[in-house]
Parts: sequence; C-alpha cells; structure tokens
Amino acid sequence: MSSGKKTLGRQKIEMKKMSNESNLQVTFSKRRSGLFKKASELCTLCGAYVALIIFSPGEKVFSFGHPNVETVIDRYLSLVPTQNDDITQFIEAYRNASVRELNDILTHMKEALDIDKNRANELSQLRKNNEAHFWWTCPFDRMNMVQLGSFKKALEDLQKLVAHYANKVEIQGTSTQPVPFLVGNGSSSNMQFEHQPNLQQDSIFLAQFLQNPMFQPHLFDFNNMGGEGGHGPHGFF
Amino acid sequence: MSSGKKTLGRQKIEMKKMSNESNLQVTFSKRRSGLFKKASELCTLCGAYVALIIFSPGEKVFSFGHPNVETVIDRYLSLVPTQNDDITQFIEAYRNASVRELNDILTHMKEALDIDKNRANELSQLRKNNEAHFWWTCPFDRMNMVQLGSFKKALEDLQKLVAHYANKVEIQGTSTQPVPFLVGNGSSSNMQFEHQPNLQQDSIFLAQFLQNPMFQPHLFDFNNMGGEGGHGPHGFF
DNA sequence: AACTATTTATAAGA
DNA sequence: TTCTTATAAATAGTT
Repeated sequence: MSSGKKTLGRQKIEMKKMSNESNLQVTFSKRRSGLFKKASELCTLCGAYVALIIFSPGEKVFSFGHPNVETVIDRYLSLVPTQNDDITQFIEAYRNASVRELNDILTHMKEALDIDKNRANELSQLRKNNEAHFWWTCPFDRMNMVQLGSFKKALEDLQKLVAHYANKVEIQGTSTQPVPFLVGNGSSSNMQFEHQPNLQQDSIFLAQFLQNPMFQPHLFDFNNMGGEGGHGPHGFF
Repeated sequence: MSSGKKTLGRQKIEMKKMSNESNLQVTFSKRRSGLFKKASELCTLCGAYVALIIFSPGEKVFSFGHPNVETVIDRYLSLVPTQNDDITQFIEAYRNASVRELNDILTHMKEALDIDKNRANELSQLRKNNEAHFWWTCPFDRMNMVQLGSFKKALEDLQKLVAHYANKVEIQGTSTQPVPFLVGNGSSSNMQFEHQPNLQQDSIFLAQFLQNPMFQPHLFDFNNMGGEGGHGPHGFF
C-alpha cells in the first residue's frame, strides 16, 4: 500500500467562483443544505428569528424562515427603510397619517364623491372660478358617472381592506402555528410542504400593497454581479 | 499527565433551546458569524444570490445580502403570490374598471400636480376657504414640494403599472402553480420549497402597490413563537 | 477573546 | 445524484 488512502478526502479550495460547472452545482447543493441546517439550528438553539432566501445560479429559489419568511421580511423592512427615494418619501408622507386618518380620508372621499356626483355642474363651475387652483377637482369632475362609480367602488374596497387590516392588527400577537405536512416522497422529488393559514399573512396585506413593483424593473434580470451587500448592525445581542 | 488534554474540547449538544442564557448568547454570536460566513461563501463560490436576516432573541437585527438584501427580497416576494382573498378582491374591483379610465384619472392627476406644484401656498389658502368641500386637499397641501414631486413620480409609476397590468391581464387565464418538494432533513424543522416564476406575479402587482408600511404598527411585537415556517420548493438547481 | 479537543461539514472520488 | 473517505472547518466547554 503505497498509501492506504482511498481518497484525498476533503481538500481546501480557493474562495472564488468555481470554474467547473459540474462541481459548482454539487457544491451549491451541499452548501445550501448546510446553510439551511445551520439556520434552523440557530433558531432552535437560540430562539432567533431567521429568514434565508437563496437563488441558485439556475434561478431557482430556496427559502427558510422561522417563524416564516414573510414575517421576518416584514419586520426587517420596517426597520430598514428602502433606499428608494421616491417611494420612501411618498410613504413617509403617509406614514405620518394614522390608519384612522387614512380611513377618514377614504370616508370623506367616498362621501364627497357621493355628493359631488350630483353636482357635476357645480364642481365644474367651481373649477372654472378657481381655475388651476383646484386641479384636483379635474380628475373628478371630468369623470363621467360611470367612472365615478368605479372610482367610488375602488375606494370602498380600499376602505374595507384598511378596516380588515386594522382588525387583524388588533387581534394579533397570538399567532397560530403552521401545520406542516408531508406530501409524497417520490424518487426524484418528494416534498415537505408547509401549509400555513396564519394570521401573519394578513399582516403583509397592506404591506405588499404598496410594495411597488414598478420600482423594481430589475426583478428578473439582475446580472449585476460584483458587490456584496451586507448589512449588519453591530451589537451582539 | 494522567491526560494531556486541557479541555474536553467541543462536545455534542442537544438540539433544543439552550437553557443557560449566558451560553445561549455566546452560541448565538458564534453561530451567527458562522452562518454569515457560509452564506457569503455560497455567493462567492457559486454565484448565488442570498438574503439572510437574523433577529436575535434580544431583538437586534443582522443581515447579509448579495447583491443586497432588498433585491433578493423583492425578487422573492414577486415569486410568492399572496394567497390572500381580500387583496384579490381589491384587484378584481379594479380589474372591472377599464384600464383606460383609471389611466385617465392618473393622467389628470399628474398634470394637475405639475401645475399646482408651484402654488403650494395658494393651495393651502384655497383649502381654508373651501374647507369641507375640498377635504382631499388635506393630504396634498400638507406635503412639501419635495413630497409632491415624489407623489407625482408615484403616480407616474402607478400609471405605468396600470399599463403593464392591462397587458398582462389580457394574456392571463392560465395560472400555473408552483410545485413544492421536500428537502428538509432538519433536526427540528426547516423546509424549503421551490418557487417558479409564473404569470401570477403580475397579478400581485397592484396588490403590492399599496404595501404601505404605515399599516404595520405591529411589526415590532411578534411574540408568537412556535412554528417554523419554511418555504421552499425544491429542485436543486 | 483565546484555546483546544471534538464534532461537523464537505471536496473528491467512486 | 448518492455514498464513502479523509481532511478542512466550525464550535462547545474552558481558561
């Protein structure tokens, strides 16, 4: 036995993008598992809340979350204001208004819409008198009855949404546990599915409502490599 | 030296929440670092995109992202359609209104905004004079110039969104659902699913539009422990 | 923070 | 992929 060793065993590798596509894939798979396991252990051992999302080079997504991805993301986003100046300011403008206020606004808008619906002429008149001053009347008095109806409908729905959300927020604090269950275990793919009809999902209702995708034209084409964005607060605990 | 060993070295630990608060903190710190390092290496080695967010039991946040947390989150959210009925209804409500109508409204609002941008004071004055009738001026005249600019930008974007949405809606009708798989092996519980990009994502466009942070006053108080939410499809690459 | 002695995670090879 | 093997890394318990 010039050498009783069957293999060289694990070898140290250079920390740079792997060139061998095949190896890369295997490594990705292994390390991904390892990462999920570690994340999971951190939750179990320390009671930490974690969200881990991984996009493979092949565009597939993998995620892990405790108590669930969305919750952690929401919380994170609330702490880290988006650096999108436009939307941020827009949001800020509204953030100052409480939900109640928003609701009031909606109520008023609806009522006003109702009233003015029967005063198209008056409005029109008013607009003339005040010309440019009341630009905002434009969109309304230029609308025909049908349009007004649609718009009002939209407002009502938004209001319901707000109300619904408001309720959820209040009864929150107690969240039901997700009920995971296995589904199949096929050869090529078995799955562990977690079906969780949790309240949390309501939390992200409105949250997602303003998450403006239009501000994210890059969503499906980020070929920009390069920087690593870390963001770590400091403090250790 | 009955035994040349200075310490017992690393010992196996039970995978459950650590009882010793002090140890827990140290472990959290160590494992957190390890996790971040692993995540980072996965990016470097395999070119994967990763977002990792950790909330310590002490409420501190730690995150890592490549290319950055927000980008990955955005992408993730775009793939995971909210299965929320309410939001769906709201979208439906809008779907019924002709896109053209909605677009007109936006156009007018935008134009008007342009004009009045230079007349904040006048606006304010006018509001006083007309009080209740023009309640809707409130949210606007409270905004400063910068905000108005942002608002206008938002409107423009919304308009684009509407246009985009309109197109998508037409080609819709077939919605594929993602197929989950299992990958978990976890000790306690972690799960992964696989998400697939589907048209559905367009459906949540408007839904996401109003994701207003101001609606999330609860963000900082989730004391609900319990489940682990994983979310992951599978497929390995 | 450092320092080991071990437990884990994995690069290679099959 | 999956399994095996030998080695590189991570980290629990101490100091």
